[in-house]
Amino acid sequence: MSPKVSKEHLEQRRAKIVEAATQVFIEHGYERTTMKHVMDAADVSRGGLYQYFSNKEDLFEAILADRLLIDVAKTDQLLKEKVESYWDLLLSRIFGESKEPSDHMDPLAASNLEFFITGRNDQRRRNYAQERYSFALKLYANIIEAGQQSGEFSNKQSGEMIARSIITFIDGLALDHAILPKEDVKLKEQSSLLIEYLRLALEVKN
Amino acid sequence: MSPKVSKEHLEQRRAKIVEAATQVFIEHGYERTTMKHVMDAADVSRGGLYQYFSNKEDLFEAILADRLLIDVAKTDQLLKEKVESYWDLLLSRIFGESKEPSDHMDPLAASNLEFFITGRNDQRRRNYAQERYSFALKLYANIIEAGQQSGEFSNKQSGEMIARSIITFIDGLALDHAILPKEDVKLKEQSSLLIEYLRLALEVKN
DNA sequence: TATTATAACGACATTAATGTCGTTTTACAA
DNA sequence: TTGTAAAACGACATTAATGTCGTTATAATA
Repeated sequence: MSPKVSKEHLEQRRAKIVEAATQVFIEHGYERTTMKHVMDAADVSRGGLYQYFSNKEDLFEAILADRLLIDVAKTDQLLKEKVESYWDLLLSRIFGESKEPSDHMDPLAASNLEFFITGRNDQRRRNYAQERYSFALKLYANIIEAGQQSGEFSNKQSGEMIARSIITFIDGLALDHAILPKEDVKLKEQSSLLIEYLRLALEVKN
Repeated sequence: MSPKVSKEHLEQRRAKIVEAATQVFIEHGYERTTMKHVMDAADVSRGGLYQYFSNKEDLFEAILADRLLIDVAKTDQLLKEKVESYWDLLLSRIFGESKEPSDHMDPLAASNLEFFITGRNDQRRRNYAQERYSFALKLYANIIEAGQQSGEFSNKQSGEMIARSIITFIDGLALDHAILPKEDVKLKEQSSLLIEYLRLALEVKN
């Protein structure tokens, strides 16, 4: 039963497909992307592609899973490095290492929204969405609630609700970013408003 | 049922199609809806349907246009009735007549997002989206800026940016509402948070 | 009542994407 | 080398939706 090709080879090929597919999804979006697009981009035949992924959904979920892993690793890193202040931790979580608002948006974000919104009538897809939401929620809520425990943040507002509102706002930004010209979204400025709001709601000194 | 015209019959038939199509879009979403669905729901033949709308996009845009008209009428009504305070006006604009957060969401909202997000690579669709965004922006910004002029609102923050952030947040709510269970979106509570934020940002007395 | 313009119909050709399967190729073990 | 398991291939059958067009039915008109 020994395989005819090495495990590395299989993983390399899979990785190549995933990488190519990611680019395709970024370019065409989830719905418009076809397996043919991926075949061409990854330079693989139809049969070859289906050997690794049984359909577009399977492929996209693989991409999501890969990226979630990376994200989790980064978060762990974050938690190990920064404990100076929960405020800084929160900003790092929202904006990444720089802790500063920027005009950058994950290029796959739009396809992501598309994936979940067009699949909203599918129970499986809904469950998946909720899982990811809960995960993100916990991430934010944990930081905020810890900050409230420590006295760094006010607890006038429920930490969980603030966490939810952060997610809502970021989702709104991703959505608008996907559709509208940069001049309208004003990603950076709106992110600053978000910070301003959090400062007020959590009564952060600094 | 009604050959060789009579303007009323034509309009009635068109209206029937639009109404049926609206229900279909609500049920299946924009992408999954097919002309066959609409034919069945409106009890009209393929040829009959295409006599009124040349494709799904055309049909959906007709629905959007119809609804925009209604919305504009309501807004005009609002402006003529309420000028007591800009704060009330703003709340009416956001939440409707009740001026109160609720758990209700336009049932077509999800298809709407879908329409724009899946069509984001089409220039025509983008232009359309931007037009509607500008329209909504102006609506909010006008109220806020008038309130700032009158001294009712603080002008520490740019009225336009606050207007943009309102839209962003509402878009985020619509998106999350489309995908997640009610228990996670907590529409009403999050809307209350939005009010709280606006109160702070605009330094509303009351 | 007869005429006629055209709304409504539905069969059909077209297009496009999907997933399968029999065949070919190839990497590895023997 | 050589034999072989299975990776990779690509043709193909299938499915599904689209928009068109020739035909049919009928409301308005004279």
